[in-house]
Amino acid sequence: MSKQPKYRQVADALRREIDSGAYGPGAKLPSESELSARFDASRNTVRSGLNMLVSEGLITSSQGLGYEVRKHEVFELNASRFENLSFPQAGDAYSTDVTNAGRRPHQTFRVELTTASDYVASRLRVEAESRAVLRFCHRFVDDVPWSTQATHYPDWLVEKAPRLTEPGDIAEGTTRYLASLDIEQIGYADEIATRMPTPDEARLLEIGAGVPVLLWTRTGYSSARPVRCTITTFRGDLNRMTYEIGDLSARSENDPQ
Amino acid sequence: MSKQPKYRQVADALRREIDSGAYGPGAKLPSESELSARFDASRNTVRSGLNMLVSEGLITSSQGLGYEVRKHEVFELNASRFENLSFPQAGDAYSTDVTNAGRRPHQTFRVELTTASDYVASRLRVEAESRAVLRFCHRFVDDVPWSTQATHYPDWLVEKAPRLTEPGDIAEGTTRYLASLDIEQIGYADEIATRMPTPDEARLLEIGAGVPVLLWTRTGYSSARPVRCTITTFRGDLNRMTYEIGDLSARSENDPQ
DNA sequence: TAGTGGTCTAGACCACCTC
DNA sequence: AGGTGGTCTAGACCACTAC
Repeated sequence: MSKQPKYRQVADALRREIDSGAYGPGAKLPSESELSARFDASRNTVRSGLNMLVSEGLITSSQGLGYEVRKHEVFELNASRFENLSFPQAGDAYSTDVTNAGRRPHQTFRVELTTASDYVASRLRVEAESRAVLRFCHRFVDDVPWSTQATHYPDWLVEKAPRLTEPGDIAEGTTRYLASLDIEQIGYADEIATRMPTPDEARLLEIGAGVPVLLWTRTGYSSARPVRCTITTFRGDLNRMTYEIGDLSARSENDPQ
Repeated sequence: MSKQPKYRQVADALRREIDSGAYGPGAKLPSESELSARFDASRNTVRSGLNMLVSEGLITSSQGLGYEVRKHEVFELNASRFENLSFPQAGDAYSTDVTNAGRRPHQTFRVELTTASDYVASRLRVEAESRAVLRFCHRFVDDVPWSTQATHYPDWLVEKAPRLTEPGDIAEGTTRYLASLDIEQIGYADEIATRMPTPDEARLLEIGAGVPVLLWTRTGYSSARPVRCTITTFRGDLNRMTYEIGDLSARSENDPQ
């Protein structure tokens, strides 16, 4: 057991006290100067320790107010059922889910004509830099930024489905609109990754330090080829995803979830 | 556009240079004293800026060496096929996947008799604190810590399948062993979340600052009830998960993935 | 106005790596 | 030995929030 630096001792002590419940969710921590006296350390050293906990996502700080233990509450997205045509959902699948959870959804919407990045192009199986329509959605729950969703449609599809370039929302949902044109999505390839947010993402999602993002890429396939690529960026502290595989009839009887 | 603090200017400038490719993956950054001169800032201020980039997972630092741009390489786990009995895999599904990727897998293994946490108990649908067998696996790829996997089996199952308490590996795989006893897993409920690692996780996975973990919980169901709950903790910078839903025959023709 | 955290400095000493 | 980052201090001033 080697001797820990003082700022780590501060972080470890406070982390223990938070884990043990001495400071519950939402509780206010002692001020920097109080901690400075308690640990016989300079204010800067105490700040280093507090900074560790901020980076771990355990506490937040705000100027003039102090440090607080972070509250957690998560929203669960069932990716197996989401956008699935055999589970009937009127209109936007996301709003339905949120409303069902007793929360108030809200979103801003934007349509752009762009070129496909390497990442998107390889998934849509089109050439990089080729033209694409981007439908971008910024989603809130009870006015808290929740996720951003960027769906890319290849050029060839837009010719068949001109309403994709309409600036407003498509009432029945884009998936249903495309299905009505005989472009049915019968398969999804999902990819899930995580990392720390870029400064842009941190701004859009109002993410504080110490909160990672959850990245979900869904490529929708028709019987012939990929028709869209949706990249959703979730706040990692507020969201969880679920998938169902195979026969789960044993679960539906009385499910504690 | 409000004036940014100096340490942010340092971070932003360096981030731009890294994004633009001026410092590629693995490249060494200028030393703190050089940056201090370049930005006309004290060493501590430069350190604050560099610290931001470390927390974002963009660079690493090591004593006596300097700062380096982080290299990324990811291993992809196909969760739809993983452990799926209809895709025949001899023995351990994980080792097979890694070996197929041309990498060298290695793992340490441990069996414990424990009690089920609230989280596990609610998924196995047993009482909290009831007895359970934990089979714990610490996985490496080319000697780099990659993930930990903790599988919990309920008490009632262990009575039917005594080999679950054997300290060593089960050659044919536990899923196949259970299937041979007519305890077949016909459904999986997967949950995926992300957060910053606890200090314990950071130690086991040798995670540096700025790298989140990807948490994957799989509960396996027989036709009657849940039989196991597996919690996998991945290093977020090295792993990605994928799922396949529905008909993806259009993808298999010539897949760029 | 008083107390909180946010920024910044200058300097000290230590631990680690390379030569 | 010399350069690198790691830790720590004491003190200054600013910006925000509460009362």
